[in-house]
Parts: sequence; C-alpha cells; structure tokens
Amino acid sequence: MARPRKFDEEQAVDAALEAFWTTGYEATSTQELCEATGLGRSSIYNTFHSKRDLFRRALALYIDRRTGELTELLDTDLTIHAKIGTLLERVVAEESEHDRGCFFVNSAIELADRDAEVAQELERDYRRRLDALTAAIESGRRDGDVDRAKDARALAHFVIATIGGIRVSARAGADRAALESVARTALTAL
Amino acid sequence: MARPRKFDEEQAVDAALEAFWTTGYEATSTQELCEATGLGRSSIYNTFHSKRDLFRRALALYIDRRTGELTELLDTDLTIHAKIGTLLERVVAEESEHDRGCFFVNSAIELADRDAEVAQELERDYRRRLDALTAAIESGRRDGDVDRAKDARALAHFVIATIGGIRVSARAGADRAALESVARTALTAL
DNA sequence: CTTGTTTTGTATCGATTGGTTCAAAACACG
DNA sequence: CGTGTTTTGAACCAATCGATACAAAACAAG
Repeated sequence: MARPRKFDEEQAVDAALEAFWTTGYEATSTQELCEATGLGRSSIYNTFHSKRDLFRRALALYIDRRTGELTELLDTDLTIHAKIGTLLERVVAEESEHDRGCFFVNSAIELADRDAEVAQELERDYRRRLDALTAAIESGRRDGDVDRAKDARALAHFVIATIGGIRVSARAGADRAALESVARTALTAL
Repeated sequence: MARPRKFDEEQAVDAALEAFWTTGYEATSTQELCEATGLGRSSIYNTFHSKRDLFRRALALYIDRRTGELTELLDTDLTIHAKIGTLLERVVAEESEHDRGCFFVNSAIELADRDAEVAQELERDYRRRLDALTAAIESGRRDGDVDRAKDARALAHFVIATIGGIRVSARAGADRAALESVARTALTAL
C-alpha cells in the first residue's frame, strides 16, 4: 500500500508516558516529546494529532498497566487483609524508590478540573478499581479479618483514599517509616 | 522619600494565589497574573522579581492561613475525636464545594520533585502540622476515644494522609457520600 | 519499473512565553 | 516649589510554545 512506519506505536506512547510522568503535562514540551520518543515532529503529529491526544494515550496505557497489576493481586488466594496489606506496601515501596509519584494522581491533580475528558477517564478507572476492591472485600468476608459490620464499598473507598494519601504525603516529604506507619494504621480500620 | 505604591502587597499576593490555585503554576501565565492582580508587569517584577518568587509568596500565604485554621481548631476544648472529625468534615465540605482542590496538595504534586525550595517549604509545613496534631492527640489521650495502645505520632501521620487521600479521591471523581464514608472509616482507626 | 500512498525530515508558522528597558508620572522631603 | 527617588505603563526582547507545510524518501501493489 504505502510506506510503513519505522517505529512501534506503543513503544512511542510508553516513552511519552515517561516524559509526561516525570515532568507533568504543561511542563513537557513537544520538543522533549520528540527527544523522548526518538521521533520527528511530523511522525508524532501524524500519528497522535496533538500533544493532548498523546497525553491521553499515555494516561490510558498507564491505567491499563496499573489496573492489570491490581486485578492480578486480587486474583491470588491471599486473605483480603494480606491483599490490601501488600497493595499498600507496594505503594510505599514505589514512593520511596523514586520521586515522580503516581501518574494517575499527578494527572488528577494537574488536569482533572481543566480537562473534562481526562477527568472522565480518571473517574472511570476509579470506579473500576472500586468495584474490583469491593468484590474482593465482599468475597473475603469469610476470612474473618475484615470487620463484617462494615460496608465493603465504604472500605474500598477507604483503601483507595489511603493509597492517594500515602502518595501525597510522600510528595510532601514524609519519610518511608512514616508512610509505613500510615499503611499499618489504615489496615487497623478494616 | 519617593513615589508610594498604589497597591497593597498582600492583596496582590492573595490575587496571585487565586490564579495559581485555580490554574496551577505552569499553566498560569504572567499575563494572567497581571490581570488577576490588576497590576502592570513592571509593578509585579519590581516587587516580586519573578513568577517563581511570586508563587512562593502565594504558597507561604496559603500555608499560613491553613495552619492558622488548624491550630485554632486544635485549641478548642472538643475531644480529640471530635477535633479530627470536624477537620475531616471540613475537608470533605471544601472538596465538594469547589473543584480546584487544595493548593498545598496541588503544589506538592506539580512542583515538589522539581523545585527544591518549594519542596522544603512543604516539608516544613508538613512537620508543623504533624507536631500540632501529635501534641493534640497526646494530650487527648485521657478523653478515652483514642486507642491508647497506638502511637500518637503514627496517628497524626495517618490523619494527614487521610486528608490528602480524600482530596485526591475528590479530584478523581468520588462523590460527597464516598468522601464522607472515607472520613467515617478513618475515624474508626483512631 | 512504475504508480499510489504514506511517512519522514526540515523549515517554518504566528502566538505566546517570562522578563527587561526606559522615560514619564507621582509623591515625600527639604 | 524644586529635587531625589521610586513606581508605573507601554513598548519591546529573544526564546520557546504547539502545530503546520511541503517535498523528498520509502515502500507495497500492479
């Protein structure tokens, strides 16, 4: 038919994700996007149409990966207490290891009230995580390590908020020991 | 001595704060800063030297106000449980009323890993809030509505993280009922 | 090898960015 | 009423912004 692409599209989105993740949307220039992806301007605009569209692709890729990790964890046969415990522990470890935070949280804070489509994507993912967690908690009731008097959905909201809280605290300078104590205290509320 | 200022400096910082708060640092142009403050470029640069310096002034103003509100609340003679309850309830109410979030959280996410001085200011304020909360919890032990087996400092970290978590969840699209359930669940961990 | 279609690199677009220059205007002080 | 000092407004700066134009290059299909 015609001249074929010389690059892999998902690989380019992945590189763009790295750039947006470490620098944020506004502060990442199209020039930096070119350098990060290794593509020329034409290739980027021909494929992704605009900086904003490329960002949305990067966000979707990130969300897919993260949701994949979550469902994978929830599908193990750990107790629900252990599942949530390792979930929080992973967040603490990640925040301690680098300092670019979580791309979901970063995007929510920077763009959610300014870009309706980004906000919708974030909200959709929030609901997906909420439903997955709620189901896991519901079905984990028999484990006996979750307060049966508490609403599973409320606990799921709480777990999600705790994750966000740990991430904000990490960005505000809390050290690893502090983050770990937050995780431990949160587990107490289950 | 010389020609006097025609504007009030704190009032200008306050106007700049509004602009930075609703739009973020990068996305707020110096032109918008002029319009928000009602000042000309010369006045702004003569007084504040740079966009970044003006931002730091705005952040300091915001932090001062917020810390003032917190210490005021902690100085009441409510039980520690009630203090933290109204603290969380205020956050939920604020996040439900408008959609620009919290300037502290916004700044932490957008700038903390890119501007060392901003990070330092945020970290200092984190510690101030932590100390105030820790003291209040410690002295509220006798109320009997806080688990005496738990470390006061750990609970303080947890309260701060819960606030951040509620704010992130709000930005991600959680509704008021969800945020309230998070606050309720968190109180359970005390 | 031609033809048709797409990708790619380069050059460039107008607009906007944060910031400066400079002279006129404004006032306190003597 | 000068005089000295500062503030103010307007014009202006190079640099960068996101995005486009366009032709050469690359390849599949015939």
